[in-house]
Amino acid sequence: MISEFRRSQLILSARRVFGAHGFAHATMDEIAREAAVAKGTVYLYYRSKREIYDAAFKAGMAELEDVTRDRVKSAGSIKSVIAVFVTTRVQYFQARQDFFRMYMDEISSRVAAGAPRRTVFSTMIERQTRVLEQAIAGAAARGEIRDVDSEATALAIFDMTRGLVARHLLTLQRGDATRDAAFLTDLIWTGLRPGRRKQTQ
Amino acid sequence: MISEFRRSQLILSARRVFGAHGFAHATMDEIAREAAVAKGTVYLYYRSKREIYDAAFKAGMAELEDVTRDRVKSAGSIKSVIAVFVTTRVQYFQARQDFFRMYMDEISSRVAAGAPRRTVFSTMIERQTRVLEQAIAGAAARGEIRDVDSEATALAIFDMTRGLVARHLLTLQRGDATRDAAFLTDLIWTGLRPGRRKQTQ
Amino acid sequence: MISEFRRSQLILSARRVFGAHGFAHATMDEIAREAAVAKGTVYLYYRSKREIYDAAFKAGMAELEDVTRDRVKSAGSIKSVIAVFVTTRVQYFQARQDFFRMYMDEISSRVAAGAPRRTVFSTMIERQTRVLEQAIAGAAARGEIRDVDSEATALAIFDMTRGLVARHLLTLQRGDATRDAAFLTDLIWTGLRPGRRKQTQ
Amino acid sequence: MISEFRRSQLILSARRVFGAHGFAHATMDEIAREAAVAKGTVYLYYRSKREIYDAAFKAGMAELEDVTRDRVKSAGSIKSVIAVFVTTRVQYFQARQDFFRMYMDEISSRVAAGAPRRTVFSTMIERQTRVLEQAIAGAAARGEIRDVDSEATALAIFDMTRGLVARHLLTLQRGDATRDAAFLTDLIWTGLRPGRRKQTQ
DNA sequence: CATGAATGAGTTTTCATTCAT
DNA sequence: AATGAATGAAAACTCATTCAT
Repeated sequence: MISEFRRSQLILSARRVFGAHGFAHATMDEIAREAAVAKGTVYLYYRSKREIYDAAFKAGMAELEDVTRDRVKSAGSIKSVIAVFVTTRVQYFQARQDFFRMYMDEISSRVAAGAPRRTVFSTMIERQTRVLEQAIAGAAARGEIRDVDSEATALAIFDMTRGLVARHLLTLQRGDATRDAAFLTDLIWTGLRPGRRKQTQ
Repeated sequence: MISEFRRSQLILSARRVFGAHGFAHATMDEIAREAAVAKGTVYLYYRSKREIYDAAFKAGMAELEDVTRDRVKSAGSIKSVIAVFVTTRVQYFQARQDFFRMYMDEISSRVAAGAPRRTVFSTMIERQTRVLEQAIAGAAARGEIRDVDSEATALAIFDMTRGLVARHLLTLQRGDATRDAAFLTDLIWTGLRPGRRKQTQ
Repeated sequence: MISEFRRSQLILSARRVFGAHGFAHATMDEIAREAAVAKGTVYLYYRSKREIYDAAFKAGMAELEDVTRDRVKSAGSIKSVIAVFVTTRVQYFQARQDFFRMYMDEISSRVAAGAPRRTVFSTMIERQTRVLEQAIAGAAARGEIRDVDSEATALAIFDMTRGLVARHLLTLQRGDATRDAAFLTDLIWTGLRPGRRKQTQ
Repeated sequence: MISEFRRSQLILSARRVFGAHGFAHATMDEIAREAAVAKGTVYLYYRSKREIYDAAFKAGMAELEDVTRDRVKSAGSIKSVIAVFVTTRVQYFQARQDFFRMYMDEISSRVAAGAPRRTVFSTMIERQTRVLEQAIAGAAARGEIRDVDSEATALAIFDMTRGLVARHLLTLQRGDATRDAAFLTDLIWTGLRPGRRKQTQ
């Protein structure tokens, strides 16, 4: 349908503009220009700046979730799951840098808002770690890795991955994202694999 | 004489307001109101919104750096260094939540800007990891831990710590920050301690 | 389409407001009110206060130049040229008093600025005297008048004309502007016509 | 008296600052700084920005009037009176450029105000021409010059002189102010001296 | 008398949103 | 559906003026 085309065209423009300037400094004018429509037209599809922002963010999150789930599903061992998880996200964000900027901005504004608003977004973010968390929990149950807090572990991996991408964008390092992802995987894996004994101080 | 008291009073108000709304959405009006002075007064002490923001951010970063360095210095083993590093930062950020919000916002806006502007801030952030990085490099040299990329490892710890704090602020989880910090330390330590053999795929 | 009508309507309002208060004391609010549009609308057509001021000033200068050139062109003798020059300007300024006020303000602010900034405006002002100067130089060459510094003479006529208009505006004298213009012409003409002998001290 | 010293010290600073920036852009802060006193002190001597401006302007006008009257008084022939009038003013303004800028600004703002407010200033300005006007009227009565409108003539000389100074300030021409003054005197004198016959069209 | 920190009204400029065509 | 001109609420910043010390 024609209007469906318009919607996604607008979403793409919005991603570009929000990614480049952040929510506050993005203008509806630029989004419209980017999409080659008149400003009023944007309002035919989205009721407000917030709404098109949310739509763009949601679209990116959904895609990221799909990609992650698909790829993780086809992974075998837990070590491979972790590797795939990290690599997939790093690659996705590298390819969709605009979206990654929105993603970072979103997190920071949520932290700023301070409200634990259990919104659609919180839920989406949680679903992203769920996949990983469950894989870890399963592996721990099967004794493939030592017995760790699966949620905390999943979130740690999550955080390291995000930090990795952010740094690559900041320093404009090119190319070795994969190598860094491998490093992360190794570090985590070593931290998780079943030890000879429980380690103490 | 332009009082030092006023300056730090304003810095505190600014931290609160910038923390609550981020740079873009914070208003000078609110900073003034928060400090219980007239708007013009703020401009007597700081020439622009940017300037008071920078001052507030810089003050927080400097304090955090000092606290971290002091505490890390008094730590003994590398395991203890990591534990102290993580715990110190988690505690500091928990106590200065407004500053943490500024900190997150700063990172995300840098990512958004996309420019690897080597500013005072970049330098400050780098100095923060430097302490940890050097400790790791030293430990690796002494064989206390396995031979890892010290920078990448330090940054990973950095990222996990930040993520931890962010999550606690978002979900308003109270109290177990210390427990989570311990978990992180353990995870990392297990990932780093010298293994029986080099692990391969 | 950004209408040409709006543009000139705004120029007229701007002329009125800048004329009444000078650049510094004029407000965009008043220009908008005068044009019966919202303040934001002004910014759709002109990017800044300076820009609409320049546009208004330039428009007046261009018109004045055109009128002067046309009328002077159709004058015959040098005496007639001077008469036409003075009269035309006096009449134009009387009809466009708002513009005259801008004109005065512009000169005084240039004097205040002290910088001999060779701007579009300086050039326009110079073009205004050029016409007269060349007529005088030609007449002198042909022996119609005595041999004087044509530039200094043209500027003197220029200054007297401006002073005349200013005084009429200040004292609100009505009607005798033409008589005064005639007096000026006579004074100048007597000062210029070829004498019996070169006059010395 | 100490406070009299302060007053004139402030007047001088005011002249400098108003001359450099015009009324609107001058700040009380700068005037105070220039006079090396605190801002509040200025208000002990002058109740408002307007008041110190007026005082500074008035002081300059009074001095100019005195100088002009003294010099003109000692001149003999009407030709010499004109020469002295022009030269004196040109020299005074060249030496007191700050004041000249105030003077220009004042005229233009008066023209802008449009009101024929018969203020102290109008009176002062009139007194300045009065000297010249009376000399011309007397000379005409004695047959030294032809029978002209003495007021209009005085004002014309007035205007040319002002224009001359303004141009020198604008173009930063140095040195030939005197030569130009001589030219003006000559032009006027030729225009005024008794002719062989009444000139007609 | 002198100070200079504090005030807050006033100004320019931006931009999300509306609505007549 | 689409347009884009118009709107006006905000927000940063300035500076004359006041007043407690």
